[in-house]
Amino acid sequence: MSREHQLSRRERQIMDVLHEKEAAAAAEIRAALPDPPSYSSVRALLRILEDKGHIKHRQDGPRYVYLPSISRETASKSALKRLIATFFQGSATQAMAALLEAHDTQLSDAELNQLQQLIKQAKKEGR
Amino acid sequence: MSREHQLSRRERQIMDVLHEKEAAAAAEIRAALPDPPSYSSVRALLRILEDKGHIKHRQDGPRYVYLPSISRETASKSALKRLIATFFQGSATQAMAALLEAHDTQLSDAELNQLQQLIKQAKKEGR
DNA sequence: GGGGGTATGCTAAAATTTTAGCACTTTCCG
DNA sequence: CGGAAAGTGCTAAAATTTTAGCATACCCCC
Repeated sequence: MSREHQLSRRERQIMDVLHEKEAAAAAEIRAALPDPPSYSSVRALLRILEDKGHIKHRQDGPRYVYLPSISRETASKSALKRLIATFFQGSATQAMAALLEAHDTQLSDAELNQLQQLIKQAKKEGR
Repeated sequence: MSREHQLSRRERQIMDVLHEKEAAAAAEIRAALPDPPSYSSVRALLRILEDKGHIKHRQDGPRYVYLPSISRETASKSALKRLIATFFQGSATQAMAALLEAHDTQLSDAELNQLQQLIKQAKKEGR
């Protein structure tokens, strides 16, 4: 079960930034936060997130670069699953339908073709 | 811009429950919460959420039934959009690909056919 | 009608989260 | 070199969130 929803507001905001960017230094994270707190505050949060095991850091020249401790792929799957459970009664199909219908999705023909390929393949693999 | 990520932890948990159930009474919401607090606490949170405009309530016989103030459809679109921005660089196609690939998605042939139909239609409509 | 069960509203305390200040170290560059 | 700039860690206060207690109203039905 994803612990995502156990995170506090700021923690979650930071995780979002890190998943989006894959990795970022404290200053960059701060800049990406809504209503950014002081640099110091961001660093405190980062320490907390690291203590809890949600992120890790690497030394990158003079500074730390933080990154989620699970891959974007893993995190995205679990986020998708949760979203689908919450809004689409667990039906991935319904979710995809919603995506296709959304105005602002703006899928190009090439993308639609690509999706058709993927579906064909899924059929073949008998998912 | 979705305010979802401005919600506190409990507030978000409650919103999730309500989106999933569409509507629920306080006791039912409490039962669905992870690590449920007292009934009283749940009700305090509901009052706060209502004050902030995220939910509303109807009288249902002897009790209140709470429901999100925006439709599931609207909320789901905005949640999808956010998720796609966070994990898939804004590409809905990539998100759908991830869904198709996920093991546990378990799409039936019928569902895959349905998706093919939807894609055809999208093409026709020149999205 | 009256008592038990189940609601709601309000309030204030407890717990957590969020914040910034400060001391210290490292890096950068004139 | 040497001082400014930028980084880190720690800590404690401020702010918010979360919690439960209590007073009160309503409904059911014996």
